[in-house]
Amino acid sequence: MTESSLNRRMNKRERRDQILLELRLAPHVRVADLAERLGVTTETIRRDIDELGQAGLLDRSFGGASARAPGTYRGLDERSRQRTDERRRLAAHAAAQIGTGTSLMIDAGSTTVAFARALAATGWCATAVTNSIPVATILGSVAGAKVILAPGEYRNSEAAVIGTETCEFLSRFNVEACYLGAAGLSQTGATEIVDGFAPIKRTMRAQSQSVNFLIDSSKFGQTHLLTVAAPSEVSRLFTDAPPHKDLAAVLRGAGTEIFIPD
Amino acid sequence: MTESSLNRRMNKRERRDQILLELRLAPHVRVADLAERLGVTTETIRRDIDELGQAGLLDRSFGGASARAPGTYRGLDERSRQRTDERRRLAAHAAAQIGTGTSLMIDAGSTTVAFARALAATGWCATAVTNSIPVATILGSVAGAKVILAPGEYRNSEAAVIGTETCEFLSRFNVEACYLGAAGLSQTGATEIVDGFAPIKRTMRAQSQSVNFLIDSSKFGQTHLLTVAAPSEVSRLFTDAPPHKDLAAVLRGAGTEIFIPD
DNA sequence: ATTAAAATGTGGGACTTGCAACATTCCCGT
DNA sequence: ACGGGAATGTTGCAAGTCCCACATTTTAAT
Repeated sequence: MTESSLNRRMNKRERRDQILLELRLAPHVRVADLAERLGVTTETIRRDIDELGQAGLLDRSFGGASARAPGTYRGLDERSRQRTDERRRLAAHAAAQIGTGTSLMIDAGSTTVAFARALAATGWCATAVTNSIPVATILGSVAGAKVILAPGEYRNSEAAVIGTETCEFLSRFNVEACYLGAAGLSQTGATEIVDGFAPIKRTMRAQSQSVNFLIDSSKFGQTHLLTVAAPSEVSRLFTDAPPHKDLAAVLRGAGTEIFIPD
Repeated sequence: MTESSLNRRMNKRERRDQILLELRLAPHVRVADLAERLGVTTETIRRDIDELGQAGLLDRSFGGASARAPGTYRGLDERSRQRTDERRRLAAHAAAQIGTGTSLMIDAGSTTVAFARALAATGWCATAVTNSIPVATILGSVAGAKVILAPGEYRNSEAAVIGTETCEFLSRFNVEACYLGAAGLSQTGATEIVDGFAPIKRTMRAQSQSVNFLIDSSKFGQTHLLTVAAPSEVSRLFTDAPPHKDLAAVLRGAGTEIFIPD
């Protein structure tokens, strides 16, 4: 404590590095504390965390700053962030239809995290296999539930593991249903933008009797680089608004059931 | 927004579960946000996080609450909690001696989490294999580091995965050093109390050229049910105070190096 | 050395939060 | 239905924080 105040003044760069370092050790720091410890005014600290926040390296909050949640994409634009309500509704709708005892695979992504939360709230208990850290921790807190986490290389930006190890491990399990997210849904089918996720989603799909996608309507019509599942490979789609008629026709032709919360 | 306010009011239990759930996803939540989202007054939320904080399930902070630092999950008793300084010092000492490029295995536990934090601060970058979620997330945030997470059944109380899958996976890797914690260190060697962790520690030990234990001095003289490593199997011991002469003699005879920070 | 730009400090008014005392509502057993 | 206790809401005030405009200091280039 005294140590820092005795040291020569830090420059802007050092100070901001220090702030980020503190945030790695504690999930939340206060402006007043930092100001005292670094020997500068609260205004300076405020300006620092302002810019760090704009750079996406932390989250501002009244009186301080908190570490970015693992799993929040670096550039989560405003539109995506405002879709949380839709996601929560469709996730709850999907979770409500799952019987206790159903074994599941769940992949990584903000929609599937919402799904895991909804599932935890229903009192579901059975076995789930996932490659997502948040999904594992959420379902792991449910009494009676068994959560199996896949191995792989840890990706901080997505809070999940990926890689060939992951796929190989997943293919040893056979489950009744999988619940997957996707970056886009078009007549091509479900597509993904993040390299590394697509093989995992494909593997999960292959190991499941029922293939369920959780995709909010803002993703309709988008086609990304990597195909995860053709329309005929999607058993059920949970979303928040009906797809446009072209897409709806394709899905109907492929035998996909569509679920939309009231 | 509308969704929550339209829902029937949650009771106290549900609300607090919800708060804890939110804290799993974001490291920090604000009182005002929670109040609006859960449809109650800020005072109620304040009372909730007050009690949850006293129960040790979260940390209060001005304007909100933050998740407990990772690794402090289970009911950490008072004595252990007050050992954090010692642990941090011995962990930092151990981390300082690791060269960049050294491949590691790290097991789960509060001491090894402290070690991971210290390691992250040194700018180490290489490959680490672990079964601990907090260790993976901490090291995963270091640029250039590669973290491989082992599979297994997720244990919420320890924030780690365990099981035969875990051991089997670990035995496919060969690393230069492993860093392990233990519940006790006596003339019998390092022993563990939590069933399920011992096999993992043994496997990590078997796959490593150098076997390093991080054990604070309060564990000296304790022998628990499961043996992890005999004294001769411990290459190096990092601790915060010299062991008693009987234990010291055994370790010296076994060729164990002992490191104590100044 | 001079000067301009960037960084930081200062002060005041508006806003947010914390806290405590008190009022109200909800819940549960009789 | 009734009563009592727990849970929650309301209010007012003290304290902390934010933000803005402006003053001062530091930094770097000429």
